[in-house]
Amino acid sequence: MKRDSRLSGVLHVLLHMVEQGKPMTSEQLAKAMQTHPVVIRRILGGLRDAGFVHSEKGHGGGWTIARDLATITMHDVYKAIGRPSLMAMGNRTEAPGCLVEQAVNAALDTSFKEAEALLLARFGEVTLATLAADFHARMAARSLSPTTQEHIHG
Amino acid sequence: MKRDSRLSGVLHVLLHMVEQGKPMTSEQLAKAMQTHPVVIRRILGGLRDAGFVHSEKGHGGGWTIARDLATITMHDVYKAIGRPSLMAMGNRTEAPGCLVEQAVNAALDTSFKEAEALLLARFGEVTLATLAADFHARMAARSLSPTTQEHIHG
DNA sequence: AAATCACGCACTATTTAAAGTTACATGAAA
DNA sequence: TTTCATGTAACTTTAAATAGTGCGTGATTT
Repeated sequence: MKRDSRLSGVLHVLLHMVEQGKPMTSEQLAKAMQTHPVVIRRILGGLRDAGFVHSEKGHGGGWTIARDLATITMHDVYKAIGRPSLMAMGNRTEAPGCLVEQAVNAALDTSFKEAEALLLARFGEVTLATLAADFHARMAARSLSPTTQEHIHG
Repeated sequence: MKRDSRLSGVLHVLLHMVEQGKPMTSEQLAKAMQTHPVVIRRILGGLRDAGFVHSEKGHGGGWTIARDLATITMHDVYKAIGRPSLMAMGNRTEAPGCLVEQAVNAALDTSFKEAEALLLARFGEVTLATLAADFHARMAARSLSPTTQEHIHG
């Protein structure tokens, strides 16, 4: 399959929304992300259900952040998009009748579970506020005011 | 993409080779793994280059383990099959000009790298001997002698 | 020497899940 | 009532892994 970039994508979209300060349409976000508006709606749909963003139809509508950035962690976002699998590897067969495979699966699963736990713990330590702060630091390092629009793609 | 099961597969094949004690052909191994002989040759090719297994052509040929099981870790096997990517997720764009994306990528990469390091460290702690011992323990728990062929699939 | 066995490799097909796209319904604002 | 924007379902495309085909090469057996 393709490499899953939904988490990366949704975080990116959220930060662009934050920087904008006012509602952004799927089309605007899609342009910034160089993708399709429907992809944006799909990916933000989960966040809306989780209460992290709000969407409004019609004129002047679009997407806005619905909560304080400091209260949303990368782990929250990960859960909101449906907890996609983290590990690229899996077992050849689940529920194997073969004892050899059971032994192999057990060893691999133990390692994978530990790595996943660590990953999710790290995700839980980073909030959208953290990411926004990092972005602003990068802006400053580039000697541009955070109010300019130079961070928008294209 | 499909879920990568090469590591799981090759470990499985190796343990079956160990249990057999004499050379096994790609066809025999493929039958046990319910896959195609060419897949077996492909996956074992990397291990041969790394010196972990030996292959012989012609009558009585096939695959054998070339080293003491205790000297081969899951990490070694992982390296031998070409260090396939461990994380199912990636960044939407590598080398992003967008500072927002840079901030997001940096945060994700840090977490991914830590998780990968942990995973590889765990892989390095498990040898083929460990796995074989676990298999024999499972055999005993099932009250079968390890010399029977009941662990072979089908 | 000939037949057979088994790996080696290049090439093609299939599969799986994400990403992209199209089409249309719904609902809000001008 | 027209226009804008989301909501959703269905379909197409794409990336990466596995599966499969065909033929060449070398070793063993007879």
